[in-house]
Amino acid sequence: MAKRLTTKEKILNAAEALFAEQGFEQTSLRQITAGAEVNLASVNYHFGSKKALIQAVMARYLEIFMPALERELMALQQQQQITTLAVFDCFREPLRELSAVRKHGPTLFLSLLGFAYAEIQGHLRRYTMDNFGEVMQRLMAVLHTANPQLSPVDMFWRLHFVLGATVFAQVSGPALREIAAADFGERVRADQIVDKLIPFLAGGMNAS
Amino acid sequence: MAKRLTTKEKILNAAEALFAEQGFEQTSLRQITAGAEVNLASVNYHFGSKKALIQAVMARYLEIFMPALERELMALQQQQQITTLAVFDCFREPLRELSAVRKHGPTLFLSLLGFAYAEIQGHLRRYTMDNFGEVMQRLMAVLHTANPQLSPVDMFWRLHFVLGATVFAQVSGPALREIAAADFGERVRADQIVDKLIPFLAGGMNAS
DNA sequence: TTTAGATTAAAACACATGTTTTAAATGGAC
DNA sequence: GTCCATTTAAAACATGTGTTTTAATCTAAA
Repeated sequence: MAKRLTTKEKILNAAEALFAEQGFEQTSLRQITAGAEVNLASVNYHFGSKKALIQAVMARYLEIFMPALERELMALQQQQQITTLAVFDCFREPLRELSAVRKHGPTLFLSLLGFAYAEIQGHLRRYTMDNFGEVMQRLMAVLHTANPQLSPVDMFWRLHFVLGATVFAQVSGPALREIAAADFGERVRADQIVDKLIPFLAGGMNAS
Repeated sequence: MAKRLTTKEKILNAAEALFAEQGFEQTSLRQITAGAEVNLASVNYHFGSKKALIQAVMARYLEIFMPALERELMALQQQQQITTLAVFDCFREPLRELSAVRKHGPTLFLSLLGFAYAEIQGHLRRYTMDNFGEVMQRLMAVLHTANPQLSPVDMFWRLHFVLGATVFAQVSGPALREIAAADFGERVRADQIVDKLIPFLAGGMNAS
């Protein structure tokens, strides 16, 4: 099968790979068009601007991930007992489903999300909040159920610490995996970082 | 008193303020020299390059912070019982001492460190490891004493999660403080973020 | 086949960056 | 006061960026 890719798709694929590796600002349109083997101007023709391209790259994943996450959270809300760990586990399946859009979708998506928050703080945060505010609210609500002893403002802070650890783990992921392999002889697959991360996050969230 | 500042100092002061606010790459030499009320070329005259200026800005703090941290860690190693929380508390006093070099030294330093890791990953990590490798090793050793049940490689990962949460908290600090004030009516001073952070980090480190 | 619109190609544009160069000014040492 | 090295000033330089323009090409309907 393997139907020939359109220019637009070629750009999206090349862009997301470079973005996930180097970040958004560090990646130039010339790198992208070279990787995609298309003309430089076609980016602005098809997407209008670099910023719009970035959003298009993110949208491909967010449109799948966010509804899936909401689904998981709603299912969890039906449960009697809700633990912090269970809340974070809600992220596993939605991440897994991103494999459908692309081979290494889960890893790519997390890296992109990491750079998005690290670099253009306002830009994407607003985009995310605007389009998926309900999911975020539901996440906060579920976390509050799991941790009723935590004041809303304290949970707000901890949730962002969680975000920070996640983001950083993904962005630095490749380098850290290399060091871990060299110094400890442990080869960790990219998607296994999440397994190490989630207990840590839950522990931090539960801290007194 | 207030002796007149030399050009070199004016550049350093203006640079660190802008770096801490916007990051390194986002800050241009023209912004810096304008803020310092100094000629553009003087940066390259006094420091050689932008990269060297960045290192000079960091060095002013690292040269104070790292020995102080080592001192605290050594003192802790004398203790009988070593908890994870106690390890992280070792960072408090060295941070506080940075007030000597500059008014808001602690906050500035943490922001700078955050951007340093977020942006030019290799560059500063190598610089830090080269010059202060022993302190890092001691930190790892102390943390292992506090958490003997954790394998070295798992601790390696968690330590970097810790770093990520810290870095992110500092870089996004201003924005988050604003949101917290608007949504929860809680005004948090910049230096108080550390108070919220440390329990979270210890909790994550201790997680089973 | 022809033709009109969509797409691609190539070049140029406008701008911002770090750096270098060249000249002027400054400030102690003699 | 003179002179020389240090420092500052102003301009130019080289390069990389996102974007726009203009022309060529392709594609699909008439």
